[in-house]
Amino acid sequence: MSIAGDLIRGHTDAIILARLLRGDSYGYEINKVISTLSSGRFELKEATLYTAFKRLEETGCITSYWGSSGAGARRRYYAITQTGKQTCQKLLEEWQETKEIMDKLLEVEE
Amino acid sequence: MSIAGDLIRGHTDAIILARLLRGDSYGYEINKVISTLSSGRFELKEATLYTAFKRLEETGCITSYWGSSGAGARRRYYAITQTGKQTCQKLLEEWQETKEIMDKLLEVEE
DNA sequence: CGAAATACCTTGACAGATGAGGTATCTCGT
DNA sequence: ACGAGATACCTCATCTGTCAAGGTATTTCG
Repeated sequence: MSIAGDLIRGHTDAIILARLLRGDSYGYEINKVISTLSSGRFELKEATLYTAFKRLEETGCITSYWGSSGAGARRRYYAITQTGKQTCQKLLEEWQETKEIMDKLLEVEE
Repeated sequence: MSIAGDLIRGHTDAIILARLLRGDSYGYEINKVISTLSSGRFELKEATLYTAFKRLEETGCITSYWGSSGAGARRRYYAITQTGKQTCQKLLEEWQETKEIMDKLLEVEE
């Protein structure tokens, strides 16, 4: 079974920010980590990922810079900002609340 | 804090089906129950709700019939079908899996 | 009588996810 | 040296679910 993107829609920003809390990273790597952590059951599509980066940068949650210039294939690294940390905190709380509510709404028995 | 609909996007069908598992119901009532169970923190908008009913009926997950003819305001009742029960089961499992994966992806510490 | 609650429905707009396509570099086996 | 596959980035058009806004009709209660 695989998890459709719509099931996680609205939480992509949270995932990315939570990842960046652990340190700067770049698109390809984040995608790999997500795929690995979910045992391949969930995979952010590239288009989705880069859309999210753009959105997060526009809202001041992350900043970016080119790294590995000259060495390997060029990489654009992303770093979380102070605003991003606050947003991330808020999104994590929202996820906890979403879980609670959903569990209550999906209860089948009395 | 209130939960935006997009955070639950993709799970509306699961919520509705899980509700109908407990017995036939109609739009207005389902909406009320959802609002009550979530302590007002989440509310399906009417347009969203009726869109979902239409979708679920088209895919054979639910059937509908007019009730209370003559008495109060007319009500369209919905009943879950065998197909709907199977779909509901699948969606509940998907929700459990989504939770697991999300929790793993959102982990902030080692 | 009039307001509020009950109860249904449709339309157009919007935002996020995605398929499909494109570019460029690096690594490794032959 | 060559080709394949992995690494790494990006954009655009399309699809789908949510929702704001609007509409209709009935019942209840002060």
